[in-house]
Amino acid sequence: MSTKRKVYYCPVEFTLDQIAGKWKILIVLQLRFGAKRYTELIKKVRGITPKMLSQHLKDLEQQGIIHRQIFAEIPPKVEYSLTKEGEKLFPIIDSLAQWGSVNMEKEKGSEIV
Amino acid sequence: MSTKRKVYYCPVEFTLDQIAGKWKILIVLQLRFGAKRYTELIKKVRGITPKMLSQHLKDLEQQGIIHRQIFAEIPPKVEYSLTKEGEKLFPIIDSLAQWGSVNMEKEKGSEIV
DNA sequence: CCGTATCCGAATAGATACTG
DNA sequence: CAGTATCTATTCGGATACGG
Repeated sequence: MSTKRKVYYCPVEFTLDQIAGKWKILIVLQLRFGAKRYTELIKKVRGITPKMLSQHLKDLEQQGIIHRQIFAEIPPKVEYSLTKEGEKLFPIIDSLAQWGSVNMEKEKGSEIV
Repeated sequence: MSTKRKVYYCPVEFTLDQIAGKWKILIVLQLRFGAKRYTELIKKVRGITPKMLSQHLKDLEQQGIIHRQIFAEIPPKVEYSLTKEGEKLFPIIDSLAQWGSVNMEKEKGSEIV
């Protein structure tokens, strides 16, 4: 659970704890372009396994970052979307993307396996 | 080692891989306010152990984010500072801090252990 | 003072198979 | 379709001791 209470000495530390790991931000990134279903996310968030996706979707929902909507249909349909809270992560994503674009360039020339 | 090569499908993923974990950003955060010595960092980066600090300082140096300067003195003196590359992480840190300040407030009222 | 080495347990991540 | 269950692999992290 990500509901452990602890003392945070600074806001940066707090945020890191909230969004740590390689998946949460990538999930939010995908949802930025509109609500998505579980299976869509599995495809779009490359490399994620069902287990990791479930786990992080649950966490993110509890944190109030995403919203989970169930449609009572056959076949079942569940859509995930960002809350207002979640949208506030955009600046973080943008800064990560910005830095990444610049520094990925630098790695051109090194081999990619 | 953090030198494994892999394919990155997007800049955000690349960045996350570079700065993942709870320590790297916190170390950079401290160095933002000026060069610091090993022992100072141990004190300022609350909770970090010698092992983790060494490990991440080494990583960060290899990534070109920090600079390690050795002074030939007795007693030995080593100072760590940010490179130009490292300073480019400021926008990320700022956005993390911004989000954190806002959301830490919301947790007032919940108990802190 | 500035680290490194080793050991070990805990936590995380991942592959894969299976279910309502 | 939307997940869980299970099992294993990998990494993280802390304690402690030691070296230049």
